[in-house]
Amino acid sequence: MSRLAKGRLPKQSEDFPSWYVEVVKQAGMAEHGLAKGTMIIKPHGYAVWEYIQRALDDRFKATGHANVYFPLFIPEKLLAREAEHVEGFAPELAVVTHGGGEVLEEPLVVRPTSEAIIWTTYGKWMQSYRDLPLLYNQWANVVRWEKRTRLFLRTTEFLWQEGHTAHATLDEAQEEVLRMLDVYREVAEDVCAVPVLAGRKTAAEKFAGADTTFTIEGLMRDGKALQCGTSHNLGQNFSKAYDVQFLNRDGEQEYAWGTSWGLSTRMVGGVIMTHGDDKGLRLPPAIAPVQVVVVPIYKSDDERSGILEVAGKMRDALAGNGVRVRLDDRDQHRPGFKFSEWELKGVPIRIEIGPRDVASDQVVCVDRVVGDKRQLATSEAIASMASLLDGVQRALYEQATAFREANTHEVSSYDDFTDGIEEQGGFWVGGWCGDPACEAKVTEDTKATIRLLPIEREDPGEACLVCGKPGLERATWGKAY
RNA sequence: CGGGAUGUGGCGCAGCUUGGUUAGCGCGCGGCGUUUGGGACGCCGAGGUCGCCGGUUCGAAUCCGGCCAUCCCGACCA
Repeated sequence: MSRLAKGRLPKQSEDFPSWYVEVVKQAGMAEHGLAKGTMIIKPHGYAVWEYIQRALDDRFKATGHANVYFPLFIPEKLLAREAEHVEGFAPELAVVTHGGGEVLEEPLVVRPTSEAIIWTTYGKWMQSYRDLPLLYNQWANVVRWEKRTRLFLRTTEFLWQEGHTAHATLDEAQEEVLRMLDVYREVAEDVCAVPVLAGRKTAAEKFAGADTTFTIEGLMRDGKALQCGTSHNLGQNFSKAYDVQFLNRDGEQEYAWGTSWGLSTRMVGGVIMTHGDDKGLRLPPAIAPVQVVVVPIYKSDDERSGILEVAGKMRDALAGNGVRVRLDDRDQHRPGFKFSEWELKGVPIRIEIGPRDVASDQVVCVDRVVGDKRQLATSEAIASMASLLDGVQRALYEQATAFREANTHEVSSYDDFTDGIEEQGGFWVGGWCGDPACEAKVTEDTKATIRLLPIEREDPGEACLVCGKPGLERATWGKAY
């Protein structure tokens, strides 16, 4: 809000970071907490998260998972058992050393993720292959002491779900990993209208403790990539670290095969940066807390009561059809103010009802995505609202997809690549020899990273973009949040 | 961790260089009235230990010292 005219946002194209922060605040999504890097999620932001939660949770249940809850605190020693895991997370742990006014004998770590506590417990829950698979998820908060934080995108404490499963075979585990990756893809694309690429992380980018990490990656409107969700094949790393064995069909003790997968409140940031424009948020109807706002327009008190009555009927009719509708009957604001405010908050469709409309039994209907104003008969507005909302949902997805396609480039020359990614951002696809040194060189030269590789390795059919040796993988590079 | 800022009613800021009596302004908030088809206006009103601690001084938002906290950029980041 500082240095800005009243109620104005910075232009997205001129200062994306400022635009983002101001949209988050002005739209009432979130604000900074008192401790560094923490976030207060406000009603509008939390409601969006709740719709994402519900979409995920329904799919988790439909794929055979149940919810559980594990404790926030983890004995420090427990975390240390998986070497790569502890090394990966050690720098960003919050550790509790005091409790009840006394120094704790053993410090407690505030979970940065729950593999340690869950795998310790899973050992008690399985005896034989008949107990498997264990298919559990938890909705929780986790804490990672990041140096650099941003509302929704990287906060010290964040909300997420973490699925943790144990299987009798590697094949089953791998199937699970890809099944949940696809759930993420579906929720991102069909619910959040955020087109994503699904793929596999390089060794350098994978989760600390996983054999393989899979990811969905979106492309934000500033040309930077956002990792929206990850699904990990843990192999037997955690079962070995926490000694989790079961008796297999052949009567032998075997370490269980694990997966974990998570999607966080970061996704809300992804929605904001994928769809938002200079006027503010544009929320996909599937996750919009308010899908339709009805704004009454009147000049006198006499008009007011009549208009509000008609507007109230419109609200009731839409609500009766299952539409999330709000009648903005605040008398202290004029229509123009309300228009701007609801646009800022990203409401997909606005209905205006004034004296002229009442006289002719129609309403003005304005679409947040295309922005066109049209007059509809009252009955038609009610009857067609579901399809109008579908249209907005589809239009957002199509616009975002078109943006990503326009900003995805096949490249074979290293100079074209480094110049291009510097100037335009976006996804750059080319060959990679598989050598971590080449991967690191790109990051050093451009700050870009390999966002993903195909789920199954593909022959790129061309040389490594960096060193010119035969390509082993088809890599997608990008600068990321 | 490096660099740059900031801390003054709910929010955004000014005042500090050059110390001085009731610490201002805009927005917002409450009341009344006029307004209402793209961010209305008038009048009245409420609201502040000037981040914290100490020092200098007759007197500190202002000068000095220390501390704390947050934000931004970067490095780091499953």
